[in-house]
Amino acid sequence: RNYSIGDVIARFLMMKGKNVLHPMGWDAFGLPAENAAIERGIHPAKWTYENIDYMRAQLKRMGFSYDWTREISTCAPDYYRWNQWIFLKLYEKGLAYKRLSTVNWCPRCLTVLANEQVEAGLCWRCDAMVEAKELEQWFFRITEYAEELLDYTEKLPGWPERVLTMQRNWIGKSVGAEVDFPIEGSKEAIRIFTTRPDTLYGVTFMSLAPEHPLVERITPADRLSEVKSFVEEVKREKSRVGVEEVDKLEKKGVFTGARCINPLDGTRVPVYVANFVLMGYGTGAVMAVPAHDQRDFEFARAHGIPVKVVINPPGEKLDAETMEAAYTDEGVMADSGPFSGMKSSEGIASVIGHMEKEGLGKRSVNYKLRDWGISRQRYWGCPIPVVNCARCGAVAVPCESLPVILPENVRFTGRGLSPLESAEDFINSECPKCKGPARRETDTMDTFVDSSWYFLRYTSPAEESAPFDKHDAGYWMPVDRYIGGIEHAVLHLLYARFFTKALRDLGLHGLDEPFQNLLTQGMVCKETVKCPTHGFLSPAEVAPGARCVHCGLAVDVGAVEKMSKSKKNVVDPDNLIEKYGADTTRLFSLFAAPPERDLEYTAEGVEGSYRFLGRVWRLVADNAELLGTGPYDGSKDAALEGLPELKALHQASHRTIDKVTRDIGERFHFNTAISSIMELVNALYLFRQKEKTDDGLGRKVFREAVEAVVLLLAPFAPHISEELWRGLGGEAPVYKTPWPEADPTALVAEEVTVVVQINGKVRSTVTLPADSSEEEVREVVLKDEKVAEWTKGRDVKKFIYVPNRVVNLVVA
RNA sequence: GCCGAAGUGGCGGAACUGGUAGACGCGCUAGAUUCAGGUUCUAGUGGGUGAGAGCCUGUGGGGGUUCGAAUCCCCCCUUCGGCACCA
Repeated sequence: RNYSIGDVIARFLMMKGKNVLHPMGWDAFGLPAENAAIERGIHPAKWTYENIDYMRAQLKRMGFSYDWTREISTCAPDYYRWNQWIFLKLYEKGLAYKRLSTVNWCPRCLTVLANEQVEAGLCWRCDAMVEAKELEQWFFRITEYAEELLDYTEKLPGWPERVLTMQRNWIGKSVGAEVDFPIEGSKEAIRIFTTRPDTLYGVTFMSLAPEHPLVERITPADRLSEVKSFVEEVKREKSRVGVEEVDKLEKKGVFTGARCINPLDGTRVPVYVANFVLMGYGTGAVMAVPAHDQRDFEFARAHGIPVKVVINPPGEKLDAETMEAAYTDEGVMADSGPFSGMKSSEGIASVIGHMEKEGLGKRSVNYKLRDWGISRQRYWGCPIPVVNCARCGAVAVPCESLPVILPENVRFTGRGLSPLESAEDFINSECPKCKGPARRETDTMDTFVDSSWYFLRYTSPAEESAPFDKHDAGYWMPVDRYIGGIEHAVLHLLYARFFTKALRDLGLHGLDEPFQNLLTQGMVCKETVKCPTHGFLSPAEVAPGARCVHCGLAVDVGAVEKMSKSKKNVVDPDNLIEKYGADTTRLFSLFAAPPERDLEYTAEGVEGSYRFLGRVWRLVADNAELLGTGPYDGSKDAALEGLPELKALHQASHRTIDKVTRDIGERFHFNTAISSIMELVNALYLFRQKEKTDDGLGRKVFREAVEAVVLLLAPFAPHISEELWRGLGGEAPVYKTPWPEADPTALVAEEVTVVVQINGKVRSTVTLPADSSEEEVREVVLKDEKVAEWTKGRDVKKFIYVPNRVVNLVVA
């Protein structure tokens, strides 16, 4: 479906005379190939290249118009060497760096797990409890571009709103202030971030994340064991349930024994460690204002901490003792020193200004966006071009030495850090700096790196001196139409945007954004069939009478769900192509729903598309003798005057051309484009039956319409169109034939049907010459029998005329 | 909880900027073709009522704006998607 959508656009634009770059390539590194190696003993390279061959053959059978001379594979050294080259350039600019970070570790398999391999906190293969393990890992500094990535979400009108919203949420910008709370009896201070500086006078306690580095340092000796055991308890909970379920945990905390000072008014407040404070956001410390934050409120009530009201709703006064929930809206500041009486919305800026003047704090911006961890302890990926030298540390491989080739002779045991650990020749290396012995980095890159710039490579896939040719990239880019699933709304599309900007700043091209227009197509779904004892069944496992072939029990026809192997509701295009041909397969996937919606596969729907193509075929095959003459040339004479049926067909042809052109080119609503072609075909069948087409003019008008059908259908069903086009005497391949143009004079109707409403209800219609004046319309309408009946004995108070469309009479 | 998208016949879905709701397809019902079934061709098909022309009603629910609302505004309900202790 994805590729059928793209092919319609490509073929349409080719026929419109555009120079179209319609490429195909393989994002071929990644975990599935490695799992196949572990489970089935096939080398990932072999497995991958076999799959590529299979899929390439299938795409060719579907008749997609790819430029195969531009085919690329991300797992080929001549592609991934440029991944490595880009990595080195980012490293030079400080946009790639290394630091300690946690990975998922299975203590039984002794291996690192990808997030997708952790199911509810357990190893997907052995169900052991996954642990956190600290490793040195490489990161890309995407946060450097947070502001620009956010700004440009306002400058992408060709993107769906929901995708932009998801990206904005992901970047998660919030504006506020950073404030230091000095710790009593210590030189240290707790730095907090807050979006509500207007509530600073209401702080009654402080909470730290369990991982906060100050926790152990500020806790007095007599409380240390209690605090430590709390921290351990929280860490255990997090590893058990997985991050996504942390919010369901009860809010818990423990007093450290330390106190800190509110720099604004000098109050002493107790410092707690709390399980709901995240080390990964802000500073890992939160100033707690129970009166105006619900979370803090609940915690304060549970721990007997005072509540201090500093914002009152307009015209009201809250009571700290009796209030039952935090007041989080705007209001009037109270009990806030010089700011009392000020509107809270104005207080935010005022308090920040005051703190900056006094050196107590400053304006600050926070993002939820994290830097992008790209290290994977995996084999089937692009090697990170770095060696680790005992003397010099991590040293970049010089650009001239690229590519660092992924070795083939490794063992796949499913254990240990990475299969690359077993490749001695690969690991043992020399430090480029000191020439001493060094150990090659065994981590490979996240496959999202591979897919973050491939679209640029398509513009010059054979370039050997750079990732891509600057001139070619300038000619083709940005991508006019990018088509993909909604699952890429954040990660892939954000990484690709980041790469585009980073490569721009490296001077490789002059582009701000990679994708001008984005089409997110829906999923293909199909009903599932379930047996009470044998689970999901494929259609072949269902016996007549809706019974399971294995046990004979009645099956349950379940919900319509995304096609997936595990649910056994997948339809292989190969089988459809064999039974119905590629054109039917394509047509069905384009007709049954607009591209962005989910599509339900039904056998009946496929039959419908097949039937339609048969109808088109017979239209030409059964009327060969009528189609022998050339088409009607309507622009030169008025030969159709007085022949309403011929004229109607001529106009229908041009209206269809106009509609289909706009539906494909402007709206990407292929389902309605196809339905318009169907309407024209239906009209031709009726015309053929009712009209004498054996006179010269009739034949010409008939032929004109048939030619339109064949050409308009070409982007959707290229094979049958090609065949029919040849049959009609067309010479060039149909995809090189100019797209038909609607004759504007044929689009203009001479007569229009005007709807007559009385008090807003349709009561009659009148047929009039187009563009009649209001006076002319009024005259005809008032003479209309039905109108006369409805207005008899009543006053026409108002006469509204919308030209060529509707008349509304208000009568009383 | 927050953000986003969407609710239209038996089903998938049309309806461009507010102007004949249900195009097109599936399914169903008739008729023609056929020994018969399938295929193919033709006609009909939102609901109610009526012999009929027609009339009433109808786009998740309630209110509003308007000569006129599937479309715009407010409130509510449902479904889907994303994010989620974000300080």
